Amino acid sequence: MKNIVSFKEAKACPIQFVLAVNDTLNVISGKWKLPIIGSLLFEKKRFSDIQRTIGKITPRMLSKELKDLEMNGMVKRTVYDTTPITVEYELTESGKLLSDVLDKMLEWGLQHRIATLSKN
Amino acid sequence: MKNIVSFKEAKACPIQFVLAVNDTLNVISGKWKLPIIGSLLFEKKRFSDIQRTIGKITPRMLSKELKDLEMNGMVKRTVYDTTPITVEYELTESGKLLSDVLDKMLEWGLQHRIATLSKN
DNA sequence: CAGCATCCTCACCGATACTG
DNA sequence: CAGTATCGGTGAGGATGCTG
Repeated sequence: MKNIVSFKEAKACPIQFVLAVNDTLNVISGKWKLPIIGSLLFEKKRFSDIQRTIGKITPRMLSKELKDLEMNGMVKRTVYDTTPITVEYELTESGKLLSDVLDKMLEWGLQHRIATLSKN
Repeated sequence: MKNIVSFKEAKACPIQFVLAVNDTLNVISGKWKLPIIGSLLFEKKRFSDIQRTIGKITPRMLSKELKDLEMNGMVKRTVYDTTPITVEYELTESGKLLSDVLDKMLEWGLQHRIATLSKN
């Protein structure tokens, strides 16, 4: 059940479109959002696992970004009452669906690189 | 001729993917890139036309962002030697192809809004 | 018309140290 | 282990005025 919401069909660019796209953009922009989402795309992970797979992120940043992603409904946080406690992070359904968007961005990024290289 | 570059097929998230997606992200992030691209998606425009359709952007910002987009191969700038001079901006082929990405972002943004609203 | 030059502010992010 | 607290730098972006 596809709706008629697309730039190509609209033949114009209403502000609501820009706003909706901007919502998506805000969810994934910033220095660490993408690496974090990437590290969670295929498996749930604990705080320090994410930190390790990403590499040079500080706990302050990781904490902040995860809180952000959780607030935006991208990530689900689960606390296990072990000693010491462990916390698992996983993408929500919406979060997983982001891979569709990322795929398109990947595709465009590669095509654009080729397109601009051929002009030199 | 589709290539096997997609997160879903890869079943993992290589850094090159993150980098390529990041390239795309850099092209469209910032406060004004989206409004500018939106205003050029369906017709070429002059500097002050863009400024007028966007509304509250300062010439300093518009100038800077357009220069940026031009450097990234998103926008073509043409100077006409009238008096006073007029300058036209239009999207390149790559720039126009961005609508595919924006459509996906629009789609996801709308679905995400619905998904999160239903959880309240 | 299509910008450039200056000055200024604030959010983003890093480094480091500490805690339940 | 999973964070919080504090300090400090830097760059994106705004305001205003001027120019070829």
